[in-house]
Amino acid sequence: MASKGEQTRERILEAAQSTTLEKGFAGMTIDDILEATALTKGAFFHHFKNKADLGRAVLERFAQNDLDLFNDFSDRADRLSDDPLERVLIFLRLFEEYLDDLGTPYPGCIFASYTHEAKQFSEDVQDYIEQSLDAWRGIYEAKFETLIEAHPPKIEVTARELAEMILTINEGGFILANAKDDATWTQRQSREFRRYLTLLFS
Amino acid sequence: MASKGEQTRERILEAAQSTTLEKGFAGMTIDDILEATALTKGAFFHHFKNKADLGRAVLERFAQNDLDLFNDFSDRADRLSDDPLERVLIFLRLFEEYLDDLGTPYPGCIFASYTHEAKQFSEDVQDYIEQSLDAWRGIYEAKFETLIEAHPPKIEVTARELAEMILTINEGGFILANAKDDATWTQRQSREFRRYLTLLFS
DNA sequence: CCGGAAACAGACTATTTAGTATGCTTCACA
DNA sequence: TGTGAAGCATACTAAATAGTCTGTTTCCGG
Repeated sequence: MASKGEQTRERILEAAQSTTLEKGFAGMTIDDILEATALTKGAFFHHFKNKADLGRAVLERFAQNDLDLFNDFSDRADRLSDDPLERVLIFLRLFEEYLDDLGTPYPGCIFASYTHEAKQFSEDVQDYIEQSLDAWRGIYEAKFETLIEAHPPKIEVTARELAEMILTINEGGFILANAKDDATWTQRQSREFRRYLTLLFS
Repeated sequence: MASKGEQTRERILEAAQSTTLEKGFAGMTIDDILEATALTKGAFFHHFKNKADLGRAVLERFAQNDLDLFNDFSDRADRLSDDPLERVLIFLRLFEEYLDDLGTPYPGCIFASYTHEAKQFSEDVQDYIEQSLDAWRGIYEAKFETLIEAHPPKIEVTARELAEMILTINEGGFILANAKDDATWTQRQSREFRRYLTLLFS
């Protein structure tokens, strides 16, 4: 079981993440977090050196959680089918299913949020985001590589291009879902991408 | 010719927009703008009631400029071809061409930026963003409607779905372009979307 | 059960930042 | 050419906000 301190730290991180997604990092004050967690200054600065330290921790936590999630989807998809095309399609559907179950408040992507105020962060934070996005892309790319080998696509297309495309669609989807207050937006776009794949590979 | 005051106001708006895209709205201070424009408090508050007023003005200016740009691309595309498919493809290429010529600092979308700190803004600002996005989508959607009527797609797809898809790809493209510091990202994704259309309608 | 460290509370400080008050300068035009 | 308004400068105020300091409570191993 996590110690008391680790639990509070986690509560702070959770509050910080959701507040960041609503107000941006610069727009989030430490008092916002204290209010959300019913803690005090002393508690906060016991766990984090300063606000930048918190920002970094939120980022790393988000990256790790998301990577775990995607690896899980990937494993499950690979267990559910042997066909490379089906594996990709199931992987995408698992992600859509996950989004369906989330409900409000609709989530967002910390990478995108931080990128929209990139000048607030140090170089290494931006590098970390780049690397995380590369890792994300890598998972997709590997799937598309085996897919392209197994099923020749109708027109010439690389695994990397497809990986970047679904990444783009997901990031864009989160924005539009929030902007239009329409929780189904991202899923719909993911489905549209599946159509494209079906057209390409069948 | 624009009066002196109008020129200053425009300079402030321009500085505010680019600063917002780099640091977010909350992360941008009025002093940032004064430094960028070599103006003073007195000048700023002569033109804008407060910071929220500035935010609103930046938004409206961005929306108007972008709408003008898109309508221009649309008109030019319609003059360059009679075929509905070609018109859409040319329209997309004109946008890609425009992005190519922009150079650094790579631009972004104020709609997306504001959405990432939506809680900072009043209800009507969010409504305005929604409406602007709808207007954007409308331009695309109209093109896809005539396209679908003229060329039956390989699989069933609505004009609205395609319009939402390119919107998503563009928004996502801007984020990834900035996150990965790769100015070609958005164009590459737009090209990928053109492939999809070609596959669908030819 | 005790001693020290981890965990937390709350008052306080320094700085940043939006916004104001007042006055000076430039410009259109009667 | 004078006059009022638009345009702008600068010193100032009040509030917000990150971070500190000191002290108290809780926990946990010896």
